[in-house]
Amino acid sequence: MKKLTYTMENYLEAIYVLSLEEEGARVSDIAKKLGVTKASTNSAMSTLAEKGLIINEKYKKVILTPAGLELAELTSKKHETIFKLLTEVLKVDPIIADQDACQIEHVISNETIEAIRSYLK
Amino acid sequence: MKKLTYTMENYLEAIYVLSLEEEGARVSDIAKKLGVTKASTNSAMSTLAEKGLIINEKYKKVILTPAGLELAELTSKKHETIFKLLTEVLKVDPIIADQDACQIEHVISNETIEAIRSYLK
DNA sequence: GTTTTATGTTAGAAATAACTAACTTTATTG
DNA sequence: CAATAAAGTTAGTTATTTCTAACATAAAAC
Repeated sequence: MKKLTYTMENYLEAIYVLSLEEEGARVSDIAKKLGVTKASTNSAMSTLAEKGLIINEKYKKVILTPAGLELAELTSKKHETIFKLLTEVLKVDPIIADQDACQIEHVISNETIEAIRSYLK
Repeated sequence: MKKLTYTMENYLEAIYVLSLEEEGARVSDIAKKLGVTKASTNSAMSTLAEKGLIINEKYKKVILTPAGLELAELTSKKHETIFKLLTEVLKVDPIIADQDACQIEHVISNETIEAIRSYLK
């Protein structure tokens, strides 16, 4: 599977986080979380559905497929790894660290993520 | 001045690095450094020139303006800081570290950059 | 149960950034 | 200095991502 764009990874992660509280995620909530319009979100949902990462039935909640869940979890774990490095090693303020992790997780290589994990052990 | 896009920040940084060796940077070298075509680079040069960050005379080398130099130096220093953390502390392969630094430098907060600098001392 | 509000969808437009291909100018070299 | 190679430019296309505005459907409130 071709690598997701930064944008699509963000949408997927938003769906994942929103789905932790209840089954599926609403277009409005995803849009609000990411600070974009519902129209943009809808367009993104089509893209993610085409890639088989979500199930997107009209007027229904967006649901992650197993493949989508797996990818979203990977991103989420990256986030945690980066967050730990920033807070525990570099002593960055947790609020700032969380914001930074949210950006860095989309651009960092697997090699570097693995290096951080080794270092943290 | 409106914040530069990641892409433009990258072009500016490439010009800066190439200008360290000789006066100005060539379109071909910028293109090669960033892995894009000369056409794409040319288009980007127009954008940077419009913003007053470079001087871009036809068929001549690209030169940073004082404003462009200042911005590029800021980005470059961030890059160096991140690169050091990745290679010296986390033992990431230098080639990977450089690629990652090139992405992270555009999204990382000043707070975290300062935290890394403190840590490296 | 109709009306109102919230939510979801679609179409069309704009901005960004990349590409290929054709062409022009400058530099190199024989 | 003419021929060739390298570098730079331009035009046109494609993909991504966003937006606004208009419209459709679902949920809520009265």
